[in-house]
Amino acid sequence: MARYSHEVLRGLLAKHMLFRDASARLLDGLVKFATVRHFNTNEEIFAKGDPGNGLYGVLCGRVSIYTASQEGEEVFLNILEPGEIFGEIALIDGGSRTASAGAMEPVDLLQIHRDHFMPFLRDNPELGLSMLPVLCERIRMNVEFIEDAVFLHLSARLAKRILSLAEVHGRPEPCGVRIGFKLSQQDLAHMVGATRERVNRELSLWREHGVISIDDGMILLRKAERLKQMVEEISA
Amino acid sequence: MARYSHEVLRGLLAKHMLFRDASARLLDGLVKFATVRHFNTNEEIFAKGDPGNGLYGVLCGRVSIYTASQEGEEVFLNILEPGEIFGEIALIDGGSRTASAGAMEPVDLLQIHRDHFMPFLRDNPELGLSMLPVLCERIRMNVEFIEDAVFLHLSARLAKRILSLAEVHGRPEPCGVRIGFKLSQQDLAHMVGATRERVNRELSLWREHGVISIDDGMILLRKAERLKQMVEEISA
DNA sequence: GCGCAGAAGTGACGGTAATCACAGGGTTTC
DNA sequence: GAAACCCTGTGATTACCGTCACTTCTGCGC
Repeated sequence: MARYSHEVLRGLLAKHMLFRDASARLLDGLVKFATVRHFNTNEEIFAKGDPGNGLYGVLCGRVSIYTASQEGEEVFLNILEPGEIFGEIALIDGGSRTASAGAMEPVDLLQIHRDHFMPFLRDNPELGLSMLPVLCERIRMNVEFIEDAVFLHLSARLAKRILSLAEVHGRPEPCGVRIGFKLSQQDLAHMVGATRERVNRELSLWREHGVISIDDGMILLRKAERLKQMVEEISA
Repeated sequence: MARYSHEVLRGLLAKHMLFRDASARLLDGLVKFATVRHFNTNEEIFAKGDPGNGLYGVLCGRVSIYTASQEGEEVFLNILEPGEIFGEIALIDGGSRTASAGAMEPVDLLQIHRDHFMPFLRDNPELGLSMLPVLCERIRMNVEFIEDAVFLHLSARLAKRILSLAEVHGRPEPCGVRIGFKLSQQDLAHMVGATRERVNRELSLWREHGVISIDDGMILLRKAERLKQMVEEISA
C-alpha cells in the first residue's frame, strides 16, 4: 500500500471546502486521528444500513456511492474523485449508512473514526458551521437527482449525465471531448436508473448520428450541442 | 391575522429538534427577530430559484414543498405540519431556493430574516451543531424519495404514501384509520409523481377490494396490511 | 489456441403508465 | 338558478421502457 505523510493527508483535507476556514492547528489535530485504508476494485467500503462510524476522504481512485433495492437492482447516487469526502451523514447523526460505497478501481482512503471526530467537533464548533454548506450541497444534488428522475426521459437523463462526465473528466481532442476512462454501459445504466439494453440502444442511436463515438470503451463527445438540445427539448 | 405572543413563538421554536439543546436565552434572542406572516390557500410562499433570505416556521396550517418542471408539472417533496421548520438550505449557503413552498390552506408563518439569523449563528456556533442533524434528516428523506421513485411502481409508491399519511394525520375509527382532511387525487398524484388518472384508477381498484373507502373526499384506510404487502411485493 | 467471462449489440414482446377525450357530480359565484 | 369551475370516473390509444433470449466480440488466464 502507498504510504502517505502527515503533510500529504493534511493537504487533502485542506483543499476541501469543509476545511476552507480551518486553521493549520485544527487540521493537524484532525490528521492525527486519520488512518489510511486500501480497497481493491469492486470491493465494498461500507453498505447501506451499516452503523456509520467513520468519515472518509478519497486519496486516490474513484468511489461510487450507490443504493440498491431488495432485488439487488443498483443505482449510483454519486461518483467521487480524489479530494472528496464522504460518509458524513451517518457520522453526524449517528444513524446507519444511507447508501453503500464501493471502490470502482483500486482506492486509498483516509478514515477518521467517529469516536475521534465527534469530540473534536464538540471542541471546535466552528467546524460544525463549515459542515453546514457541505450538507446543503448534498441536498441540492439530491433534489436535482429527484427532478431528473421524475421529469426527464431516459434520453435526456443520459445526455445530461454524459455532459456532466465530460465536464468533470473530459480531455479536449481535435474533434470533441474525450471522457478519459472506461465506463461500461452497465455503469451508465446504473447512473441514470435504467437497463443496460436501453442505454445501449440510445448510445447506438447517437453513434449513428455522429453525436458520439466510442473507442476502446471510452466515449468521445463530438456534438455536445445536440445533447444539450435533448436535455431541453425532451423534458416533458 | 392571528396575533402571537413572544411566548407562543418561543414555544414553537423550543419544540423543534433544532433547538432541543438551546438555552432559554438563546431562544429569546432569536424570537426577537421573528416576524409573523400570513398566506392564503394556494398562495406561494417562495418559488424555486428565488434568493433565499429567510427561515420559516409553521405556526398553523399545512405547507407544501414542491418542485416543478419547465412545463409546469409539479411534484411534492414534502408536506409540513405546524411546528416544522423550512427554508434552511438557501438560508445557510446563501444560494437560491432549491424548491418552492406554497400554502395548502390558510397559513401563519414565523419568519426570521437571513440578515438577523446569520450573525446570530456566528455568535452561537453551538446552534450550528444542532442544525447538522436537521440537515441529515432532510438528506435521509431525499434518499428515500429517490429510492422510491426509482425502484417502486406507482401502486407501491401510492400505498407507501397513504400509509405514511395515515400515520401522521390518521384518526382511529371503528373500521379503520381516517385521514383527517380532504386531499384531491391531483394532490396525491403530485405526491407520488404520477398523473391524476393513474391515481384514480389505482384508488378505484383498492376501493373495489375494500382496502379503502372514501367519504366526502377523506380516505378511510380499512386494510392497512394489504397496502403494506403491496409495498413489499411489487417493488421490482 | 482454447475456453471462459464479461461486455456489447439487437430483435421480439409485454407491461406500466402517460395522453387524450369526454361525461357526470358537486361547489362557488353572481 | 344558471354558469363556471374543479374534481371524479372511465375508455381508448400510444409511448416508453423493461424483460427475455440470443449472438457477437473482446480480453484474459491457463
